[in-house]
Parts: sequence; structure tokens; C-alpha cells
Amino acid sequence: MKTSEDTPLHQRLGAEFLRRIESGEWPEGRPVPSESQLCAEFGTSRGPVRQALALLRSEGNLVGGRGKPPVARRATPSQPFATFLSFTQWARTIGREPGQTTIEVARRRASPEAAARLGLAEGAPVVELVRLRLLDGVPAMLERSTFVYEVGRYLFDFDPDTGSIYEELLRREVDLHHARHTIDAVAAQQHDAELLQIAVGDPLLRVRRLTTSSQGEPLEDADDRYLPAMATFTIENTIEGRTVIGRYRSEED
Amino acid sequence: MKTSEDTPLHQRLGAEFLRRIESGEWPEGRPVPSESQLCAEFGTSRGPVRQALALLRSEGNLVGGRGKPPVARRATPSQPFATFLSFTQWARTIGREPGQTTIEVARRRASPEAAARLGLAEGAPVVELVRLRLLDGVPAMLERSTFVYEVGRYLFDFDPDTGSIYEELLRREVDLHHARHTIDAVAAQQHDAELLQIAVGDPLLRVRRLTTSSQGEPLEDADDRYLPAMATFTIENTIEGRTVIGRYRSEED
DNA sequence: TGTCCTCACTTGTCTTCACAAGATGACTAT
DNA sequence: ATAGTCATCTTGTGAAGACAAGTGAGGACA
Repeated sequence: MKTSEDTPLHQRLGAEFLRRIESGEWPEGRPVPSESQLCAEFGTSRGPVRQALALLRSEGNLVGGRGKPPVARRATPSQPFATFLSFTQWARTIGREPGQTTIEVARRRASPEAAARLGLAEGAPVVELVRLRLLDGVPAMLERSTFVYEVGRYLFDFDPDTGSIYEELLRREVDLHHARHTIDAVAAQQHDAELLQIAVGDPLLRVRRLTTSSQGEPLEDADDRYLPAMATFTIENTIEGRTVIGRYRSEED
Repeated sequence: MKTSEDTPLHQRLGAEFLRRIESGEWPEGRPVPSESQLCAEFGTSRGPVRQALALLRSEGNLVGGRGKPPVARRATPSQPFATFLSFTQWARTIGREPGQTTIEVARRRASPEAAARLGLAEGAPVVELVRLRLLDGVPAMLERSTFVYEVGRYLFDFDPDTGSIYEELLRREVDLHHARHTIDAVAAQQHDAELLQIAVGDPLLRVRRLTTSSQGEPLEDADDRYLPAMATFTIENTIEGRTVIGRYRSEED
């Protein structure tokens, strides 16, 4: 029943508990206070306290329990949707300066493959965008996107050289909700090689992405090709089913 | 308060609700029964019902709510830890026959790089394993693993050609709990190319894996190199933070 | 000294109650 | 006919209480 600021009690508790773990106030590897102690400290019932603890448990910040208080853990959080989807936001979170050179943006009729992936009729209008993405001014990735026309039309009112398309689409209230990334490796083609300044046949990390709305309607189909030296993807996995994903700058070695 | 079979009520409810969604008894896109109706049907209080619904919500099987009952969705589940970690189990889940040819298994002194990743002193004993992994008898991946000696010693009592090391280690009660997969692309070296029957320089999908115990102690450091035509990794991501991961056979195209 | 038992404490589970806030449809007033 | 109001449904949130089961420490006992 703490002084309400209109956000639910269990959320405030969860944020406070997380702060204590990350600040070391609740040291890593040591048991946290018991639920009854927390109830007493915050003057609440067990319900909100347990909800808050369950949230931290699902994020890997608390482990163990049953008969004894759980133990605090510092856990690397999963990268949020925006960081994972937007090159610009990703670059900033890893402390690099994003950049881009637009190679082409055009209204076209959908190719059979793109139409199939986007759930469109063959020949339906789409907007295709090709950009070379830079990290600190150095080529890092070649991005080929095909947008459903209803979304892609916004690109003509917007200079794709100036910043994040993802942020622009959010401003236009496009319902970007879900993305499926398929990761594999390909050899650089002629076009890739020229733009990324590598040799034909060099390995590239390819990420094909299908972005959909909250209703499951496809909005964007993309093919991003990274220089392996510039980016890696990580998947963390535990036996209890917790998953942490991330995109990082490759380690120098 | 349903006839107890010693598993908690909310788990039984969650399993039953999931069954109804996947069977179509609760059709996709349609609102599910209200909590009070479910309470009446199962003769329980709201607590367990809400716990069960929250579980399904966290797995993407229920969306919406607040003021009206949530809507059912069929969601692809995240691949479990075992499927993601074990080539053998993965192959079986996608309906292929796993196979392997052991190239070498040896007790060595850790290289500086491996020692650093495994948190060992340089020169500490480790067990190195190199296997060519097959799908339906065709080369698919080259696996190079370095095990901490305490774990790797079991490999000498076990023929790595006969099956899953992961399952064998579980039988020995090795505490495999957490894995961090780092995905990038590399060019095939001489050794890779010979074993995988490709040309030197061809692109390979590389997955470096660090497997740790529940206490965070490193157990295995691996470098798996997949033929791009044989496997892809997928990451699904939503704006609410739900994540689904998977490893799949590449599509033919 | 070493073993076993008891007891206090903890978390997990479930019940019952209450109220706030969003959603919806029927009804009313214009 | 249309717009606004209200009753009634829903879920979200929180309190309080109860009991089962796991944990661990201390004491009794051999």
C-alpha cells in the first residue's frame, strides 16, 4: 500500500528489487530477504511481493527457492524489440555511430518470392529499399527490404539517408509487432562485394527478416547481409526455458 | 480442487487450456471463456485459473484482455534446451536421421584461447573432440568441442560414434544448465573443406557455444560449422518481449 | 562424537473477498 | 436517427488467511 504513483504496486516492487540486485544491495549469490520481511518492509500483502519476485525469476535475476529464499543473480537482459530490429538503435546501444547510404528506393511490382513471403498477389505493388549500413563510417551491412505498399509509401515522404526507418514508421503508427529472423551464411555476390568492399565469394552473415503486425499481417520482408567482422548474433538458453537474445559487435581477434 | 494427481492445480489447468487451444476447441482468434466461467467449470478459485492463463500468455497463446477475455492464438513454441543443444535430438525432432564420424578425441593441455573461455589456467587438462555430424548420412556440420576435464573424461568410457554425447552427459548427471551461442559466418579452411566436401573459402555458418553449469562454471567450449544449405537458426521477437528460438533445416530453394 | 528428531521458518499453493478500470450493449434523451 | 448515459459484464490489482512441503538449526539421545 505504498504511496501510489498510479503504476501497479507489484511493478514498483519489481523495479525496486531489480535495482537492489543490480546495485549490489542484495549481493549476487546470496539469499534475498524472505517474503514476510519484504511484506513488512513495504507494508503489503504477499500477493504483490510474489508477483514481483516471479517477474525477476522469469528474467533470471532470482534462482532457487522452495523452503528457503531465492538467491540473487545478475543477469544480462534480452535486447528489446527495438534494439534488435533497428540498426540505428542497435548501433547506439553498443556505442557506435550508425550511418547509411541509400542505394535505391523504388515502387515495384512484387516478385513471386517476395509476394509469397508477404502474402500478396504476384505483381502487387511494393516498395523496395536497398541501403548500405555503416558503423562509425565503415561499411557493415547491406540491407535489402521489401515493404508492403501501405507501409512503404511512407518512405517517399522521408529521406532514408537521415536516420532510422523503424523510428519513422513508429511515428506513423505502423503496427510493428513481431519479427522472425532467419540466420544463415551466404557467399558474397558481385553486387554485395562491390558495396561492402570485399571479394566475390567472401562469407557473409545473412539475416532474413519477416516483420508482421500484431494481427500477423506481413509488413516487411528483408535480407540483411553483415560483414562477419562487424556483427554477431547470440542466443542464450537455459534448461528452464529462459531465453536471452542479442546482436553484438564482433570481438576483435 | 479437481481430483488431485499431486501436480499443482494451475499446471493441470494450464495444460488443459493449451490442449483446448491447440485442438481448436477454443478457436484461434476467438475470445476464450471468462475467468468466472472457468472457475465454475473446474470448481476452483480465480488464483489457479489466472496463473494458468498467465502461463499461456507468456508463451504467446493468449493475447489481449483487460475488460474482455483474452483471445486464443496458436503459437510456435520455443525449442527446448535439449533440442537446441543436442544435434542428435534436433535431427530427430525435424524427422532426420542423425549420424556422426568421430575424427579425434584426445586429452590435451588447454590452448590459451580455450583456457580463457573455460576459465582455466593455461595448460590445464581438457578433452578435445572433433566430429563430423551427418543428417540422413550427408555431411552437415563439423563440431569441435573442448570439454573441461572433469566432464570430458566421461568421453573415454563412451563411444562418440554411437550417439548423443549430450544424453550421455545427462546420464552421468553432469549439470548442463546454460548455453550461450554466438553465431557468425566464416570461410571454410582446408580442414573444414575436406571433411565437409566443399571448396576452401566457401561460406560456413559458425556457432560458437559456451555451456555452463547452474553455478555458471564453464563446462564446454565448442565451435560448430554448418553447411548453410543444411541448417538455419531463427529468432522470433515481439514488442512485448516474448522470444522464440529455433534451429531448422534450411529450406530448399 | 555422531545420529536422529523436533521445531521454527520459508516458499508453494489455494481460497475468499473486495474494489478499480476497461468494454459492451441496452436504454434514454435529443 | 444519433449521441450520451448507465448497468453489467470483464480483467487487473490487492488483502488476508490457511495449509502443505522443503530447509536448516538446535537439542536429545545413543
